[in-house]
Amino acid sequence: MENKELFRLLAGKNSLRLELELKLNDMIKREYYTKSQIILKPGQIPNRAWFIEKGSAMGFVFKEEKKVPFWFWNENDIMVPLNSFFNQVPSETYIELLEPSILLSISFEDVQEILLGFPESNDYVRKIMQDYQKMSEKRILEFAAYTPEEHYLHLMRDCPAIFRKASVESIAAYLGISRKTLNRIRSRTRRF
Amino acid sequence: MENKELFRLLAGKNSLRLELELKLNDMIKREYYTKSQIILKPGQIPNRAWFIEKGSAMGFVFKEEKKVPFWFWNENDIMVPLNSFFNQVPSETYIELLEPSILLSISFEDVQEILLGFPESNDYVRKIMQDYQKMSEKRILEFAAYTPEEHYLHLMRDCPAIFRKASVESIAAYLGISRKTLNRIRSRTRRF
DNA sequence: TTCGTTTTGGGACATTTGTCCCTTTTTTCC
DNA sequence: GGAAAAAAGGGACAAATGTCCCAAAACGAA
Repeated sequence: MENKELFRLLAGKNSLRLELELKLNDMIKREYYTKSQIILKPGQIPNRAWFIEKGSAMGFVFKEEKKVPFWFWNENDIMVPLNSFFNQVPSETYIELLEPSILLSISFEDVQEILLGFPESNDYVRKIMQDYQKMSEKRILEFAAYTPEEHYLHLMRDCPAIFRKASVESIAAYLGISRKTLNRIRSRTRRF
Repeated sequence: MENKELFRLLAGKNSLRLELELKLNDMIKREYYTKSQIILKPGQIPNRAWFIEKGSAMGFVFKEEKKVPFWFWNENDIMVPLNSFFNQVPSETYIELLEPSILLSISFEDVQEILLGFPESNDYVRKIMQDYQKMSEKRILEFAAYTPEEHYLHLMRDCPAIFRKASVESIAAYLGISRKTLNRIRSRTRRF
């Protein structure tokens, strides 16, 4: 069955209604991208919501000529710039693929059609937003309540995949510290 | 008209349908609280979503015997612990009022009833979540991309009300820095 | 009001982090 | 495969932040 992983993610332990699955199968587009492709830029209005079937991506902004990543997405993640997609306003951030990737996507218009035609889909969208919110709050607490070293170790535990895909520079900026500090932490915590 | 500010916030530039307004007026409870009252504790399932008609509040956790605030709410803010309220799972955080406050609130069951009976209310809930998400991402970027001083100055600009309501200790913890550092920043940036 | 408690601001010093380098290693692209 | 470019790790020093204080100010309950 196509798009199996995505549907499982949307419906949780239940399944999607068959009509909805069929409809979505018609709407969903599968596209192949190469490493380092930029799929969203500031000023663009994102007209599709993505799901990463294979690969990974990073959301970032520029601060004084430097990329500051604020989000990483991995395989099986739903990737939606919530504000700019749902309000159809220009993005303020970039999204860049970290490796060759396969993305599923659905257009804004199709999402609207689904929301109108399938009332339960409102719950699915709400669930997606809650998950983002939960991760954001966790992230904020990591910044506010933990030392850089704790923050790093938590990221390492919760999301080890990142470390095989993003540069040390990016991870340091994501943690809000300098590359030097991240190097220090890594040599300090390396266990042989 | 009762609950005017809340309705304006929900509907944006349009108005709520009259039927919905009447229904909400029936459901909404107005309650008076004193300073420092704790209205949500870890372990509790929040059964109401709040709107601050008057007053302010702070969400926090404890880290090593110290309060770490992760969110401040002010007058005319919708105050909902998104994850624990909508999934009806135990909260992991505290919410404490910073001053004598008047809160409007609606129960989880009533929200469900509204969502079923008034399809457009799904948009209102989505809007609330988007606003939270937008603020969270802003917050994350403040941590990742700005120095403590910049972070402080932005907070000062965007939310000066906080400084009249929360302690220096709380604001420092909210910014992820020590009280000493916040004091240094303040004396450095004070302009006479 | 008054006394006890809490909060605030700042000094001294230790620790951590950042900046600026340079060298080595890894990656990228003909 | 090999040259050029990019990324990583770490040394030396400067800058910042944190911890532990204490005294002054503000607050709060009787």
